[in-house]
Amino acid sequence: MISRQAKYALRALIALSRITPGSAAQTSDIATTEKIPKKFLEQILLRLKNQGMVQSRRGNRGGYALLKPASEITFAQVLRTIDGPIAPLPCLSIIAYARCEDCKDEFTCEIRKVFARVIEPTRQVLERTTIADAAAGRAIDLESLPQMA
Amino acid sequence: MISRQAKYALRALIALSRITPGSAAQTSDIATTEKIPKKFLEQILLRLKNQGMVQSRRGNRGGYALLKPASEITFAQVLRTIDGPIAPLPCLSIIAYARCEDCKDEFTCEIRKVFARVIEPTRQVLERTTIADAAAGRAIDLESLPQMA
DNA sequence: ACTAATTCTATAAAGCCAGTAGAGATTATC
DNA sequence: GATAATCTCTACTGGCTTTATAGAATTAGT
Repeated sequence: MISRQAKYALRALIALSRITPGSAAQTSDIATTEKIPKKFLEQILLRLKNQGMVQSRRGNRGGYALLKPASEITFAQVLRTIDGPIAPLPCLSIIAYARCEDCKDEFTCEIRKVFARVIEPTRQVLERTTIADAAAGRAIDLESLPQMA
Repeated sequence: MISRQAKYALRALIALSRITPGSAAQTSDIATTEKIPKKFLEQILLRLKNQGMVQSRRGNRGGYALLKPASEITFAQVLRTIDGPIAPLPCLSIIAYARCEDCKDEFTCEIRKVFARVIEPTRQVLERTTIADAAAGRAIDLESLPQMA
């Protein structure tokens, strides 16, 4: 399960990608239209700002706007910023690799092998899907449907 | 990230799958060989017992044994028992479906679409891989390697 | 019946997550 | 400059999860 914060962050970024370039959206507007608790959303946007994904203008008529094109913000980036590693095991993480202290040999660990297979397609989707894709409704890739049968 | 409990549960089940049929393994033995805190392992085995995956014999010379063949215990079953839903969003869960209260329309939700694509291959691996596969080192399926390139 | 071994039950400590509260800083507008 | 709107920052709370511990209940063997 991804955290609620991560889901809110994705929704907020999609909302920001839809405002006219040059303008800014305010926390309270996003909170209302996306049904996100306002004070909670403030914290989330702040984290996104500190990560360099969005920029802000303070004061009256301030607000938030994307700092990068929506097509360059991937789901993986957002999830890693908010929830931390995407990998199911520390020994499979890219951004926070850690050896399992209780594991005899990482390269023969059968549990690791199984989850290595699990995480690989997940990463492919999350690294390739951007906020722009989601905003445009391009989330489903028809080429991938056949394997679902 | 899966919980430590889930990883320990998988390792314990693999260990149990390796003892001679009819006999039982004791918590302390598994704890030692698998480097799992003993008292913590007791709770995990108890949960697996209440789920009907293993059976126990109490008292002196007691212990645990698998209740079902290792080839019929999937990774997905274990993860659901210990960690709960595998799905990244409540609205994509099989065992604990819940509508997102803050979601306008589930079937057009772009975030849901992306994660639907993410969870599908994950489920395929976890539902098809069994404790017996892991114990035998059959965790990697060679047919799946080409798509990793 | 006693003892040692073992599972089982209940509870505790620490940390994480979701959400709330409020004071302070910055800006546009009048 | 005063005011109102907005972002920024810190702290806090309640509930849940994770990890772990202490002790009660049960059993085999003598």
